[in-house]
Amino acid sequence: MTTKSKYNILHLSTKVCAKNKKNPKELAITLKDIAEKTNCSVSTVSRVLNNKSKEFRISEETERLILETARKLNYRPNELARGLRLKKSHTIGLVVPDISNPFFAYVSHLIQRYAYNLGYSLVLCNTDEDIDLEIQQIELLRRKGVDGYIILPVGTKQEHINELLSHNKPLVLLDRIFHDMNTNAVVVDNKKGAYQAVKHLIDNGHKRIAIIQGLRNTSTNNARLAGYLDALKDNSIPIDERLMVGNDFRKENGYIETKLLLKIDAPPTAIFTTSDLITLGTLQAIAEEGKLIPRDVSVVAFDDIDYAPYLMAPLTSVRQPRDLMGQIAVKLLIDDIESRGTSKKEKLVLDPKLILRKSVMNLDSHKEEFSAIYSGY
Amino acid sequence: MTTKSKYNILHLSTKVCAKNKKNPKELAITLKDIAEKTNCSVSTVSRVLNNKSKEFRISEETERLILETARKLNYRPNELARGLRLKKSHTIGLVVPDISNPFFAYVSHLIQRYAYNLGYSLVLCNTDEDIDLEIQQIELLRRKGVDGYIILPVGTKQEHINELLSHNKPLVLLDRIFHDMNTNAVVVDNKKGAYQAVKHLIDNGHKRIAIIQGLRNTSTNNARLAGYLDALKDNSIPIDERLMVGNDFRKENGYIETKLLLKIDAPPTAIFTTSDLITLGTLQAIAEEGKLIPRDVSVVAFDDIDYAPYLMAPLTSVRQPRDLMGQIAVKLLIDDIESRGTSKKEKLVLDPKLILRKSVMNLDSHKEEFSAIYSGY
DNA sequence: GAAAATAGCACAAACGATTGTTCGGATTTT
DNA sequence: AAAATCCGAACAATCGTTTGTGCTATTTTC
Repeated sequence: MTTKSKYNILHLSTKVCAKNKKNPKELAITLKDIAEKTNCSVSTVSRVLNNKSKEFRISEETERLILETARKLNYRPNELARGLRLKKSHTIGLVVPDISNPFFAYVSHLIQRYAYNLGYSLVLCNTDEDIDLEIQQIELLRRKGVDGYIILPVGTKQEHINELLSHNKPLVLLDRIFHDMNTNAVVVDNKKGAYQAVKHLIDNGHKRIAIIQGLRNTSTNNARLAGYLDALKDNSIPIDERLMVGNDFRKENGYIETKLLLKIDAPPTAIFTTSDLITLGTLQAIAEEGKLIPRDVSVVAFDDIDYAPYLMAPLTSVRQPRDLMGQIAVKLLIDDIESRGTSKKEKLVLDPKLILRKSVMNLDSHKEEFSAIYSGY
Repeated sequence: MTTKSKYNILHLSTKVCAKNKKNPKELAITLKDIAEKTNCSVSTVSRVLNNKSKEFRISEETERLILETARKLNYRPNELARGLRLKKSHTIGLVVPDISNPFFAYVSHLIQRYAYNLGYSLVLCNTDEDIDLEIQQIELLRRKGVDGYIILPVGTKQEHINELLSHNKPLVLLDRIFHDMNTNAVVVDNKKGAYQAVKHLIDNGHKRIAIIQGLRNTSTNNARLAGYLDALKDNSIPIDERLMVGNDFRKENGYIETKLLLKIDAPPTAIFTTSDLITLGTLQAIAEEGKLIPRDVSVVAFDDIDYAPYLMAPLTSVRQPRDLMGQIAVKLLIDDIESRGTSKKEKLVLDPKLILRKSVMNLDSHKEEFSAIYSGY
């Protein structure tokens, strides 16, 4: 046994050497190597390593020998070859606007974890809210043969996504949605969330309420705007176009628009910011103007990020069920992948929740709202 | 011309139909399809599509026909097949502890963007600071045939990374490092950063300074701890073991350790938190105890995240050159990949910078430090 | 004791690309 | 008119797997 083992090791290193001679860089162990070493055919080796010994009546002796050799050579299947053959890459493409946005980062983390647990890797693409980049990256993912897509679309075009659908590619839309598209989707009820936020401001006596919008004509923005408008309408508050500003989900947008809002004739007493990054800009602008939240201006935000409770003013904001969203997205997608189209398309709309903190002042009582601080934590 | 075009279109759709008959799910266009359609051989088609018409003297006529047909059929190269043949996947593996950590998220975003611009996609892996997960995921990346790795290692084991190196895999270590490993690496000078932070506290009259550490025995933590100790030593401040707490980079760690710190006999007047997430927990704990920053306790943080200026107390913190780090990491890696080992291994240590805000109180003058607020913005 | 069954495995064709070599014929050269 | 040249492309091997089929002993069956 000892001598045999020794012999094997010697033989092994000779072999590796030979490989390295041909190409000093690397050269991985393949089925063929194992086959040659065990005097079996490649097919037998493959079947053994795929646990099909019984099915193809491979003798236990052969099986042991092959398994042993594979282990000793440190065999590592080539997933590219496997993917080519099986038309399956065990990879899903994740397309997000911007992974450095904490909301997306959080959801991405969840997605990666769930996907990994189910045997899938993630190829990450940022679109930077650029629709052309989105189109390009999806094209690339397609060439790479990903098994499915989780897309948080920019939202300004949708033909490329329809293209995927028409080719029966498993796909889940997340966070943002196209209403007329028959696909899996997971979103929060943005309209409801916005309504709650604005209603809360109204209940606290605010009448001049500004909204800083994100990218126009995206489903998210449309819905949040609709919630804002509905809340005003239901409470007979006139709509003032000058208070409906913004067109980008980023920080700079929040900063600039807030600066401008604070300078108009009758400035708003409250601002509804439609994303966490916008909120950051808003906070910066308010601080720069020497004003305090909520004393001088109240703020309700969308996206309840981890930092919300610890900001200058603990933020009252609309929380999305982030954990659920990621988990459901992966589940829908993988069901879709593994059932190859037989699964029904599901459109899930989750409920948002308004988290009360200390960024809203009650104008009627001239006191800050009372709220359980850190209620979410 | 018109009729010919029409004919082509009809012919085309028939073809697609035929494909769909065989397998209703999908079936992509391949070189073979183009070859059949143009009555050329697969090799000719391949060469034309790879811009090698001149080199292999393919007639302009044939070239045009093939290009046209490829466009019309919407040909999309199969990167799996190409990767198998060329032994190159144009993919790099990014291994981070936790993408939902804003620092990592930011760096990841940069990495993805640079990599994409250079023609590489990113496979994202979270290790959740679990060394076994890290080992598993790197193993998986290897099977997937990624061309290189950018790794922010957990840091508690390194054999698996040595394994990669010994097989000549292109690799860049980021943020965390193994000192005795001959590899590309990009890190910030953690010791220097920590020293600056603690020195700043000392300069403001603090003597009881706590450090909340991250994961022990990681290069990052060791260096930050060393900086802390050096600063104390250089200023003849005795070391108190009870003030050196913590063992995890996460929020919960910051929360718990701060709670405990505030309850000991002679509580610290200042806390140096070694990561942004730890800081969050610290803020929460301080708020819960009804204390104010910097009045009751001063805080200096590591990792200058986007939110730092807008927190309850605008944070004085050590900023890492995030943009540089991402950019350099990608450049080093891709140089390594494309030169296949001939490029020298570089170990880059970047300078941190202490950003002064308002979370430190000057104990001597009993006034808050003066600092340009939002100086970093 | 011959036919049939079974055990144990090998052969070879895919998957979709790339690439070194070959090959047929038109043109030019000798 | 034969040989050489060159043009334009086809052939076939290859990358590492998976998998349908085929083949040869040995064993079972009647």
